[in-house]
Amino acid sequence: MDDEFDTSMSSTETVAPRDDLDDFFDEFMSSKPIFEDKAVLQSNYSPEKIQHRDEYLRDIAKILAPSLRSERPSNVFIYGKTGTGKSLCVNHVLNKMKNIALAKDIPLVIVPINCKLKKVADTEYRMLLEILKHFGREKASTGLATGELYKELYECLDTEKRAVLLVLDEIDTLIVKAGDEILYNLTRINPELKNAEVTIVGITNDLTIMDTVDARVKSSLSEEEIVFLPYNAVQIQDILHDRSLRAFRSGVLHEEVIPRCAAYTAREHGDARRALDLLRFAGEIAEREGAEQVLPGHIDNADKRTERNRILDIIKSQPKQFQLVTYSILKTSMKEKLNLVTNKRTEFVEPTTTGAVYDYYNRLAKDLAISMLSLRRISDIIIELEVLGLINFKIVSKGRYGRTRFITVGLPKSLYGEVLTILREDLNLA
DNA sequence: CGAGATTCATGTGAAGTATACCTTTAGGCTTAA
DNA sequence: AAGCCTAAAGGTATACTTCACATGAATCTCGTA
Repeated sequence: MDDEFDTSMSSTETVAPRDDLDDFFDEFMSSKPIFEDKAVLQSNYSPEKIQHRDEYLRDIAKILAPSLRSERPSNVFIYGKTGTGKSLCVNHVLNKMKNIALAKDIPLVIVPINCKLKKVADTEYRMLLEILKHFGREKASTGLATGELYKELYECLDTEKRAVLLVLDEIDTLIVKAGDEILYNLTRINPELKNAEVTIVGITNDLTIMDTVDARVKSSLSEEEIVFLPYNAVQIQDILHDRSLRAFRSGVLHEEVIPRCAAYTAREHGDARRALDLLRFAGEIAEREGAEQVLPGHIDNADKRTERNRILDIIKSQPKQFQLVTYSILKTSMKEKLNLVTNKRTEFVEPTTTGAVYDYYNRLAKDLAISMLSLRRISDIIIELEVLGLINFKIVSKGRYGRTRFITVGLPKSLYGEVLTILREDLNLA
């Protein structure tokens, strides 16, 4: 794409009727489209028929159904790794229930909240704001006492007799960031209310998260538990096949594509979302190349690029200080070895330590005239970077020589150069 | 030689500070009766 | 007099700092065999 732009920009004839761009569009328009309906592969698409999850769907429905009779259902906690269809199933059931409630005039309110969205619901305060927003009560994004918000919440929940389903998606991030106090408070809402009854549906992909919360919260929150097992390779293939029928024009998929796609996904665990993303991306690549068919090679290509994009997105979206720390970690963990025989330098990476990172960071910050954060803060930032999956570390005691974190970079080596370049650009490094 | 004390480098919790942002309140000004 | 705007005052969450104490194995020290 860049090439086309370059040539068209540099050509001095602005009136030239034809250039490379025209050719590109000609070719684009004349080639047969790959997709029939790309939205089918998008992650927010919800098919009317969910495959291989019948049992879970029934379980969820069984547990939540009482709310249609104005009885309070048990709180539910749903575990399962990413892409196992948790949110999909819950949404599916809730939609059905919403329709029934609407048709029969049953007072049922569903409040879906995604706790993972940064700056939306990843702290107690912001989450309360989100819930209130659902009831049409916008409040200030800061400045109020948390107690005030709770009071407001009680009030607007209790205005009429109804069942409220509070769906907390990706609740683990909330617990990690904001602690279990919110959950404790939420579980104790009911006794305070006269009319409404609240049921909490927690969805998490961290199977161990409940070990870290208070026992009282744990017992009241997970009155019912459902564990979603990952899809196996056959099921993934089924799903891909089903969706591809509607997403792609018939015949454009090479027969090897879906098995290949499923194989890549099985490498991790049965993450259906990734599988669909991969398939869609492979289709886009094929389309861009003007290929007639999506070939297994396109899947290979897509796999490389999705991982890359994910990481680069994370890095780009970090605040300056975080980028600076990331850069320092990368730099301090990269070493050069001079081979005395061949006189060649070879680069290699080895774990770095908090102290080394902090030294490097300090020098860098001074050079860039960016305010320097304390070691204490850097230590916390390092932990946050680990949560993001950019790095790994373990605490190691080196006896006489103190205790520190051994930090390793959790990125594929092939991305190091690119990541460094991006960071340098973002940070205006020479 | 081995048990216990020391040491280092930094982990970690608690409390305090700075900042950004919000509401409330009081005063002043405008407008309509 | 009522309505509206503005600035000041008061309050909170968040990111960060400061202080103080905790950790844990390599190393040191010193009594003892």
